[in-house]
Formats: sequence, C-alpha cells, structure tokens
Amino acid sequence: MKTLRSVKGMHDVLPRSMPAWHAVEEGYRELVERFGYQEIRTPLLEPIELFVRGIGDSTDIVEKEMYAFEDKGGDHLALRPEGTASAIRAYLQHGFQVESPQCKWYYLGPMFRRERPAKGRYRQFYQAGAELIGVAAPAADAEIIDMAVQFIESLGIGPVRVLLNSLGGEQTRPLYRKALVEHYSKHEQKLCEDCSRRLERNPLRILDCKVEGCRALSVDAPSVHDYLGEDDREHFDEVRRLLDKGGTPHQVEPTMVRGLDYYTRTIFEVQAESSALGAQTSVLGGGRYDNLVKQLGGRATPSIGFSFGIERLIMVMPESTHKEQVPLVFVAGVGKQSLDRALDIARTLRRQGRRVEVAHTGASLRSQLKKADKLGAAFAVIAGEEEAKRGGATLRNMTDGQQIEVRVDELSARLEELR
RNA sequence: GUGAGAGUAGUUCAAUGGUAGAGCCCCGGCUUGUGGUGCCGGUUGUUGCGGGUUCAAAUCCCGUCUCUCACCCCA
Repeated sequence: MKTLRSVKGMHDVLPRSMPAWHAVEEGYRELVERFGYQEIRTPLLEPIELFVRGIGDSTDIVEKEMYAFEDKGGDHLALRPEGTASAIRAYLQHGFQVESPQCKWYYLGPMFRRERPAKGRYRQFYQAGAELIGVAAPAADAEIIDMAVQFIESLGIGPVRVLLNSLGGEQTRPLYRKALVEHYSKHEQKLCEDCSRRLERNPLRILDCKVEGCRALSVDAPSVHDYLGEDDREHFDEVRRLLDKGGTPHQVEPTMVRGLDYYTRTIFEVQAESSALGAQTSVLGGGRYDNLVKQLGGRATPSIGFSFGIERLIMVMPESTHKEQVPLVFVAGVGKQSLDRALDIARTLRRQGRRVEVAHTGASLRSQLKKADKLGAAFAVIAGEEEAKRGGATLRNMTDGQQIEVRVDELSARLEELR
C-alpha cells in the first residue's frame, strides 16, 4: 500500500522540536500578558468575505493565495490566511465596540496560504500576534513596537533591525496616491506587468517592486513623507520620539509598504540578520489599521497590531533559548521480583510531581540503563533484590556515575538535594 | 504562477548498463547487578511512480509525482 504523506507545504512538528516551540509560545504568552494582553481564539474557517473585505481584494493573499472553497451547504469559506481580520470580526460580533471599545488581545495558531513553499515559507504555518484595538494615540504604536522588539530579543535573537515607515492616514493617502499615479504614468511603458496593473489598483505597491525597471522609476518617486498631512506627520514624529526615549533603535524606511491593504499610518517590520531564513528576512511585521473596523461594518476604531511566524523565529533562534525539560528519573528493576517494586517507586515519585520513566519489562539492568541514557535521564533509581532486603534502592547520578544507596522513603528528599 | 536542482534503508550517501552496499541510527548480546567509549551479531529497500530502449536498467530516454532552493509576495 502506498504510504500517505502530509499535504504539500504542510509539516508535522515532531516531538524533538517541541522545546523550541514551547520556548516561543510560552515566552510569548508570558511577555504579552505582562503588557496586559489577553488571548483570543477564533475559528480556522471564516466566511471568505471577511478576508476579501478586510485584507483587500487586490492583495496577493486574497487574489491568489487563499484556501477558499464552497462547503456542502453552499457557504463560501476560507481557511484564515492571517489573524487580524478574524479578531476584528469577533470584536464586532460580540459587541466589544459598545461594551469595551479598547481591547488588548493576542492570538496564536495556524494560518494558511497557498503559495509555492520555500525556505521559511509554508502553506500551513504558525503565527502569533497582538492587537491593540481602539487606541489612536502614538503611545499605542510605541507600546506595540516595543513589545514586539522585547519579545524577539527575549529569545536571544539579535541583532535585529526595526524598520519603520508611515503610510499616512485619510488626510494623506488620496493626495499621495494621486502623486504616485502621476509620477508612474509618465513612464507607464517601463513598468513591469504587475506594476502596470498596480498603477490602477494599488500604486503604493509599486514602491516595493523588486524588478529593475520599476526600482529605477521609484528612485525619484515622490516620498510619502513629503505628503504627510499635519496630523499624520505629528503622529509619526511622536511615535519615533517615544521609541527613542524607550531605547528602541529603529530606522525609517521611506519606501517600505506592506502587502495588506488595511494598513494606515505606522507600519513596521523586524528583521533578523541571519542567513538561516534563506531569501526571507522579516520575522515580524505589523502596523496601524485605523480603517479596518469600519470596513468590516463597525464604527471607526483606530487600532494597531503585529504578527510573527513561529517557524521563522525558531530558525533564527539560538538553541540555548529552547525550553529546558525538568530532570528525568529512570526507575530500573533488577530481576523479575523487582519489577513490581520499580513500578511502585515510579508511581510514588510521579505522584510527588517528578518526571519519571520506568521499564515495562524485566530486561537486563544493562539494557535498562542504556534506555535511561538514551532518554536523557538525570538519575536512575535501581530497585534490586539486594537493596530490597534493606528497604532501599540505589540512586545513580547519570552524569557522573556516582551512586548511593538510600531508603525508598528518602528518595524524594535526596533527589531534591541533588538537583 | 515562473525558473533551477534533487529523489537509492529511519538518516547521510555509494554503486555510470551486469547479484543493491557502507557509515550513523535502531534492536539484541559480550556471566539476568551498572549507561556513555569498545567488540560481536541483527532488522531495514517494490532504487518516488508509470511507461519505453536493452539479453540485462538504480544507471539511458519520455512522462508524472514529490521534495528543496530561488523569483514573486510574505510570517
């Protein structure tokens, strides 16, 4: 029979890599909860309309990367490609807008994009993020960015670069858009195929194009910063001031735009200087989305958030930040009669909260110790017939090979001393 | 979606048209009482799949699938 494989671009995360995953997941929860963020879990499936309206129908994500299908009842559904749209949907659906318009939420879970897989890019990947909903003040931007950077650094990843830009808000965008269209229209025949399409639908994205001809045209393209309205300018300057004050180094990247349409004003990206990511450089990205709530049918609610890919983070994370496991105690019996005693000792130690492995068969002591070694046990408890006569067991330190005989009822106390 | 490379044991790889192999891993043993180094032994394969050429194909040809990398975009 043909052996089955996981779907293209979708991977098993095997037990051996869990120390890294847990370090990221638990480290993240711990940190954002310290900032007052609470977890929200939303469904993996949403009405496709949510992403079309939220992320934007001219984005690559919606245009060509969605896992969208019609279910048996004829509903048009999609596997979520990112987390923000769902969070805002939940925000509106459960009346937070009325009840408690300011929300600090975080999430963690699988996202789906049907792209060609490459290093650091998968069709099912795990993303975590945070959303600060309903706060317009620059201090919100600074908090989110600071939190993101603190988190990345807490994993021992460094040095990192924080790239910052402003796309402007409602007073800026129409003017800037017009200026861009004017600029690029003069050289329309030199634009690549994608960009001539973008000229109509999303001229901002041309700035981000990597094609030689388009890049040349972008060199003397108008800069957002010359078009920022007064409020947008002030907001951006204040965010920068707060970051400086908080000691978060950043660099302004005037041509940076992001691939999701909902961003307004502040956008940012954290890059790790590591070759482990292949062509990918960004480990975390985010920005302000002041129009999204309104676009999804709510009142205008300024908000900001970020998200990061767990797989990518793990690729650049040093092994030293992997979550440490509690010491393992292996209980070995010697001889058939001792198996019962070994099981008894194991049961007791487990009830006392220790991590314990025990042999299930009365194999030779040698092979049991081999197993203990393979499992990475810190200690072995040898329950042999000799010791049994004295109500004891041998406690062996697997690191240095030293061993002592102790009474069974003293085992736990001795283990405590030794750790 | 476009381009490139690669598919042989769990894994890393050898075998260039003539009997599919090695290291590592795994399992067992080396007086049923001592792991890590050592020694002995053992398991593991429709050579990704399908077709073609040939007396003979892992090897040459065609197709297909998968993986990897890059472009695009993003996490």
